[in-house]
Amino acid sequence: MRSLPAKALERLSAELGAPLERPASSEHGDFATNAALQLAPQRKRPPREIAEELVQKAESLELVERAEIAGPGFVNLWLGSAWYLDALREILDAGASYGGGFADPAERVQVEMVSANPTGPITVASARNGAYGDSVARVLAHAGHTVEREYYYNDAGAQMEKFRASVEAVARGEEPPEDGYRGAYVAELAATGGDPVPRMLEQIEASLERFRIHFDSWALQSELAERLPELLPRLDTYEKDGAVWAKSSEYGDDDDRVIIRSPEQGGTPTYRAADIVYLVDKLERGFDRAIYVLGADHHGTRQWYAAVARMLGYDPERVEVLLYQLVHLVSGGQQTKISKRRGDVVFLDDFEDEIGVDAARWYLVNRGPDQAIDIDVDLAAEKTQKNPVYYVQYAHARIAGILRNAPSVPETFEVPAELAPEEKELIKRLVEFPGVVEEAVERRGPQALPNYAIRVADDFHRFYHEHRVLESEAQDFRLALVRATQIVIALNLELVGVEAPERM
RNA sequence: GGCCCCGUAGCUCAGUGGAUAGAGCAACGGACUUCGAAUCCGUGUGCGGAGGUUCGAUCCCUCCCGGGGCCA
Repeated sequence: MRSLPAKALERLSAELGAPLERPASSEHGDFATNAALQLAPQRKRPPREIAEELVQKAESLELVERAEIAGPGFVNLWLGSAWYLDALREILDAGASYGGGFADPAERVQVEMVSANPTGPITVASARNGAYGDSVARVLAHAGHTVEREYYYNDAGAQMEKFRASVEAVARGEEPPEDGYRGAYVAELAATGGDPVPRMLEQIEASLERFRIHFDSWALQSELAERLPELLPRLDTYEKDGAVWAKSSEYGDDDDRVIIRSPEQGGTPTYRAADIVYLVDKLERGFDRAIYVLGADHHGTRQWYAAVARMLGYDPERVEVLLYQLVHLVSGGQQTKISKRRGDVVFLDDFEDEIGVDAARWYLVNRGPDQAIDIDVDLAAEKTQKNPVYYVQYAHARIAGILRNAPSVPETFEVPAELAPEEKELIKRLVEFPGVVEEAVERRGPQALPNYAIRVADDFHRFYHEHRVLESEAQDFRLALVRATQIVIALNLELVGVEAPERM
């Protein structure tokens, strides 16, 4: 059962002594509980008997209008106006902090994301990483955690050498190496001369800022790798064939891993060596929790990081690896393999030019991380008109319009004795928000937020269509309701990284 | 061969133990002298298959079929 921890509901639930959920159909009450069904086996009593007791308890409560048993032992509740008033006041009082601040204990959390090597502009594939990771970060922050975002990259490895060589070759008027990088951006970098890497990084940062992802810090693999020698004694290692191996299989990984290559291979540390140093660095910097956001092709590294944490005596719970499935590009019904080296990728900037930042971010977090995404390049622009993000934004803009025309949102207001169905539905919807946020935090999956936002907009539009706000008898109450709706929509959009416009 | 993810409406997807499984898109038909029609209302014989656990399974477990991915 989905928890619904809005305080107005929590109080009611506590008074009743049973968890409440919102039934699928309003015929089953404003809220319902299946507690009797769940308690029946352990109490060895018929569920309807327990349900009968709950009904009597419920009917003795002030906020409950009536209660009844249904089906095998559900208890359905109908609430009076006073409860709706409480709920509305709670949202207005909380304002921008509504549905948040529940983290206990509040932690210092690092979310490391994107982390693409600067061999080219940010692609749509990395954009999913960013959209997902940043939304998780936003949700964690709303919950009350202190969150920092970090970008990790390698400026020294073989790929980087190939990238530099490609730019240099083009600068000399030659073809890039066989397996080098090509594409318009390589030519542009070649034209200006100098080390292309810092300029590539600047461009990446600009793309991501435009995508509304701000990085607090940037970590360099080459700098971290230098600190390996001081850490080596703490590791459980052995030598084989001249290479140094981490005995990671003893700590939960599938295999042991080479961390320093054999002399014949150059005797250099592998990227896994840098992984180790980086992990220690994160935890020693004071983060209670280090979250890695990685594409599903890295699923093997989940066990690796946990093994490293154990080997070094850290609680592996402090290290989380969030995986998301990859983005496929479809063009003319054909799936294309993307390759940055071939230069046939879709860059984030181009994607944004086509469909806009709002639609792009919405689209990329809308689907759960476990779902592979197909992006039809040809239809990307057309998707703009069809994207529900505009439906939700329109509701927000419409509310802003009403509030512009209103004298002011009243400090105090009375609730009508009899609420209209649309008013009740809307308030009940708004009360769900804290539960949606909490679930997003627990699952490390913000995909429910866009879907919930559509429901809110839906309920609002229906309410709007049926009832006047201004110059109605219940104007004060309805202004409060509309303002509360705006708070929830704005918060919801912000957690996804989408703007809440005053006008459209 | 081992591991990870996914099979839900024509299409893209929500739904991680509850009652009659939902939305967007697409299609058709209605609603603007009124706070924004980028809106609202109506129209839908779908959970890949077989077992199991449970009062109750799209959801949990096992096996099979199909798609994607990683490692070897």
